[in-house]
Amino acid sequence: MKVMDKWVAEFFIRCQKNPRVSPTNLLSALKFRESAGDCSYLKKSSVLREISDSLIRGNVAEGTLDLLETLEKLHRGSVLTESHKFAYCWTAVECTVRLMWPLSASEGLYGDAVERIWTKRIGVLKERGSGLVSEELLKWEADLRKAVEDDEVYKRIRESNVRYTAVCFLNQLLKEQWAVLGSCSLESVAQRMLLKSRKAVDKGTRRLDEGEKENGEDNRDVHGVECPQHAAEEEEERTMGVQEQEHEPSLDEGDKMVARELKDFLLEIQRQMDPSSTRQLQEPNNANITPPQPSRSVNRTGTSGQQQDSASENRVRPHLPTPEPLNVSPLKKKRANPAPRRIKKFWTPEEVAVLREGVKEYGKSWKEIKNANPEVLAERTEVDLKDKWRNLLR
DNA sequence: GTAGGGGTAATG
DNA sequence: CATTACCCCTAC
Repeated sequence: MKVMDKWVAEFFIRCQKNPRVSPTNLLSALKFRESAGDCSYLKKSSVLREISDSLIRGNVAEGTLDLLETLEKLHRGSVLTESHKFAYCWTAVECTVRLMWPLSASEGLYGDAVERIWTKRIGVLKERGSGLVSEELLKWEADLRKAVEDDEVYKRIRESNVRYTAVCFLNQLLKEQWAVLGSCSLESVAQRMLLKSRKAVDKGTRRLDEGEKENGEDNRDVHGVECPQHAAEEEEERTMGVQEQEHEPSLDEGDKMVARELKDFLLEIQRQMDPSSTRQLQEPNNANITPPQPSRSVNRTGTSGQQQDSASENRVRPHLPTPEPLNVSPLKKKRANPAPRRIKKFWTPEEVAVLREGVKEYGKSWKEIKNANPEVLAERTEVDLKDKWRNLLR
């Protein structure tokens, strides 16, 4: 797998707000293999994302145990965090306790669950000396086994709220692990590019001031070029810009600033580029920093006064549009430039059914309902759900 | 984020 | 014309 593929994959995997991207599908589409060398960050991102997705869907199941075990393997022998151990322990407990719906241990599937999870699965962990086998886990094992025979213990455990604790530990684990992973590669590269180009701009402008006398020629060095590299990378970063601000938990203030600037920068490019000018923008940027080259001005939008070309001509800085006048008067009705209206699409019976089920389960938490059914409700916003529900009640 | 009022455009 | 989906605004 090429480096760029990895970066893109990693980026998409980390976009937790994009329900259409499944890490599993993505990795298989990119022909990602177990043997693919040094992709541990990619694998980790993928596992974390899977855990995160299942939490969003409200699933704390045996699949989560698989993921936590995989995560342990990816740490390759380094010491596990407490939250990892606790998350595993409480998830295992939850997977068992959820089968305690009958009033007695002798009915239902509880005994099977103890066998499957605690004897087999955790038995394997014990054999290989896994760090996931904590004291807490062993205590729980004893209790849960006791509950198979002792109805009193069974009832006591049955009434405890294990799920909540499991979710808390899983969230804690995710938070820690995302923080450890830091920014994703694509973003780091973007940051480096931006910082580099900023330095270059500073240098360039300083040179401009001084260079006026010693070099009266038109063709000045193009240090100020902000180098958007590959088209592919461009594309990715443009799509990411919008989501970036919201989802990345590890962003510190500096990163946020860079992300914002990056977004402005890319939006500006998007605005300026029609398909035909795309190539022009990509090419001159191979003329990077090392050999100072004469300015090959891009000649956008037919600017005729070529006198002050140099840095400012080639750089693609965001030209902020003239601000729209504020709508001060409450009588003013129209918005400045409203987004075009979406095409009207009637609700399918499936969508309505999903909405009904959603309201039953989550109440009027439109966002939760949408998150729980990302595919079916892909084309509906939370407001749409609200409006539709209102219609249904009429 | 959500509720709710109310407007507008598409559709039958 | 009624219904439906979508939009906008304001308040909480």
